[in-house]
Amino acid sequence: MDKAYTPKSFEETTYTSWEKAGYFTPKKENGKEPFCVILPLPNANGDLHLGHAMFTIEDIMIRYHRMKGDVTLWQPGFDHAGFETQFVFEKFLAKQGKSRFDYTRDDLYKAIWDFTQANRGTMESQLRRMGFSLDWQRLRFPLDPEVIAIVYKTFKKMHDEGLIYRGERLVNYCTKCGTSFSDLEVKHVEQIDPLYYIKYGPFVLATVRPETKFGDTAVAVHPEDKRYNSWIGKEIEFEGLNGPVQLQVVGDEVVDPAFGTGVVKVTPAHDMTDYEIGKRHNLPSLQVIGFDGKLTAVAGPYAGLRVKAARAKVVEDMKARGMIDHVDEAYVHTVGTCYKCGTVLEPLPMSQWFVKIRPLADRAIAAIEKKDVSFVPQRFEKTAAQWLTDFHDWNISRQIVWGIRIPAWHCQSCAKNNPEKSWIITDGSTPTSCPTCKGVDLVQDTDTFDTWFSSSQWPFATLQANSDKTDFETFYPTSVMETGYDILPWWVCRMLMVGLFVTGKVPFKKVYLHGLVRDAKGQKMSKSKGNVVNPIKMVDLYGADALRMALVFGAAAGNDISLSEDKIRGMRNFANKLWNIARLFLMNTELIKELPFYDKTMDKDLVQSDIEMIKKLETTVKMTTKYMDTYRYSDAAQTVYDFTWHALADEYLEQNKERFKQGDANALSVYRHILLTLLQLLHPFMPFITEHMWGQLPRKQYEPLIISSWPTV
RNA sequence: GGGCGUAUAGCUCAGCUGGUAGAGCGUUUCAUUGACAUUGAAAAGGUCUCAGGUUCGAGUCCUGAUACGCCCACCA
Repeated sequence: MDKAYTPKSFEETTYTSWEKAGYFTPKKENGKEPFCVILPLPNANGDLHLGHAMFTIEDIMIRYHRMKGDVTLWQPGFDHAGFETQFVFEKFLAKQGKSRFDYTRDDLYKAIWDFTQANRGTMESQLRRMGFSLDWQRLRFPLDPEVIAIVYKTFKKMHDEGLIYRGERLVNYCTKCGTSFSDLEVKHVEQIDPLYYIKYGPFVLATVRPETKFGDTAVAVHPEDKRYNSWIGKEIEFEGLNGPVQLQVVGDEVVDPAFGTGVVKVTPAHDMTDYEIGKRHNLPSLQVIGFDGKLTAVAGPYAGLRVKAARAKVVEDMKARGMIDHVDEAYVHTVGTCYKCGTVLEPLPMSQWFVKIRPLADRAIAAIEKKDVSFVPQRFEKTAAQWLTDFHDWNISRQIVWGIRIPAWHCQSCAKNNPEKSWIITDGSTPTSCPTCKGVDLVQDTDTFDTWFSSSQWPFATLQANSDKTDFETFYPTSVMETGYDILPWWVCRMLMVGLFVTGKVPFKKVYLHGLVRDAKGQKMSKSKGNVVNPIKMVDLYGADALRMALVFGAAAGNDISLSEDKIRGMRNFANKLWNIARLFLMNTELIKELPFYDKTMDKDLVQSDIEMIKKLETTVKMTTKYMDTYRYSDAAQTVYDFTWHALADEYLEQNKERFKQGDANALSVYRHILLTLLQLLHPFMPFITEHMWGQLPRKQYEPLIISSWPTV
């Protein structure tokens, strides 16, 4: 062995040798336990960050189970990440002075495809550098034809069972990005705006959005509010900016008599609450704001102005005419913004495809209650159930090109006569004629699915799409879903719902959630703070094993992890310690060639300190195994770390140096036995150094460490 | 307005089903040529946020308080 521990000199070659030998591919044998983890799919384009580096926990599970002899699969995949990727691509286009509008639909799709293909290698090689033992032969992508077919089948099944509906509803729409979002994608931010108290005939009412007044179709008060309830059912009349206005007064429970003046203008087309009021009272809806973010013809002379400019102009004109009672300049409230570009989202009426959530969510809640799926740490059971209780219907239409196009066709002739039946849903095949009217003028929906609609099917979709057709049967439900707690609602809950719906079974039996990786001071890492740690740079400096160990050491499930370069360096020092433990052993070049292998029968010839060491090793094996089986990887790592450095190196080796020097075969046998066992215990955590050292030591098991059997007592 | 979490050594954090406090990093002193200065030996350093309660016994369970953090939410 080299004098110095230089991870760079063997990490990549070690990985290649594993991969070439096919050790990442499960060897299916009857009677053996399956163990399967689905990789939380990273975006196909983009660099590896510490969140991805946390997949280390999955690799630990996988390597442990592989060594235990289970039929083990870690299923890789990348996400096309529809909106995210299109957003990145548009920025890339903007740099060249172009925009998506310079392309036809097909050309844009192809351009993004090429863009993604050009970048995807980065992530793949970086995951390899971390040592992740993913079965690359099974790599999947949501836009693979096999996966698309499955996604279509799911959509059709949902539709056939009445869980899909198309509805004109208010959606969260970003006028800059040009697409709608699901509720989860809305980022609420607090902001300060003026609250205008406007005169509406006999009333004064408060609003932050005077520019939407042209879309008012009623005024609402609380039914019990004595100040106003005699007006309910009557009409008010007053002079508006664009002439006389007549509005009916409705009574609705949602109106808070204590807020503002207790009177609300109702604008069903531009406010979620108003939309609901409108539905309850059959109010018409007038769209004042268009999808381009400008006022529509409904606003009369204000048409064509952007929202912000329109608000200023409307306020100015109202002031001039004495229509404003007063203004509260510092009103604090929250608005929904686009999580990507920060633009204030407009609730706009739009026809979209929705998934009815209640039946799906209720089933998922039942699965949690029945313990068909359980969580580590357990408290997330409650969180998940809470989320599943709160979900609204899921808008799965996106007005973007980069994604799976929705398999729905609109019959143009039915649209005129029979709007109810004008949509044709298929399993992906193009319909030739309308089943209702036999018409042939069919136009496919231009929208694509929300990315999460396909990712929610990932566990069964990957396994079913794989070329080994027994994968689904062998591995589903998968063993563990390991991911960050931040995507519990986005991904974990949705996989549960959709997995249960399609397969009748939970997609995974266990959910292990890790925390966010933070900096040395426990602060969130961000580019602006300049405290972002680049994992690949750390791998270059200290080796992948050190980074992996640093991420696991002292990290409890579900809690945030604080990572510093000091900590990584500390773990590199541990690797170096391990390295030197082997070097000390190997100094006895001649003797160890003929050295007998330790077994229990040797105990009678051993001295007390040898016996004690063997006992300590056995305890370590037991403890580590117990911790591995109970998902306590930090405890497992600390147990082996402590034994290696303090019990073995500091005590046993220091005290027995003389015996080794004198060629005490018993002592050396014990030494080797302990060392080899340690390499096995440490392998899931530090795969590279352990495999490399294993290869340098004379041993009984000749197969590589990665497929050696986990030690038992 | 709801939900969840955290308060343990200078710093960052472990401590599972209750039994006389642990790790990594940092600090101090000393040592060191069969491995390793990416080292070893020793040491300093904690009334486990506070107040009650359960218990023979609580950092660990219960109640309350205080502080901080995160997530969610259609009060215009």
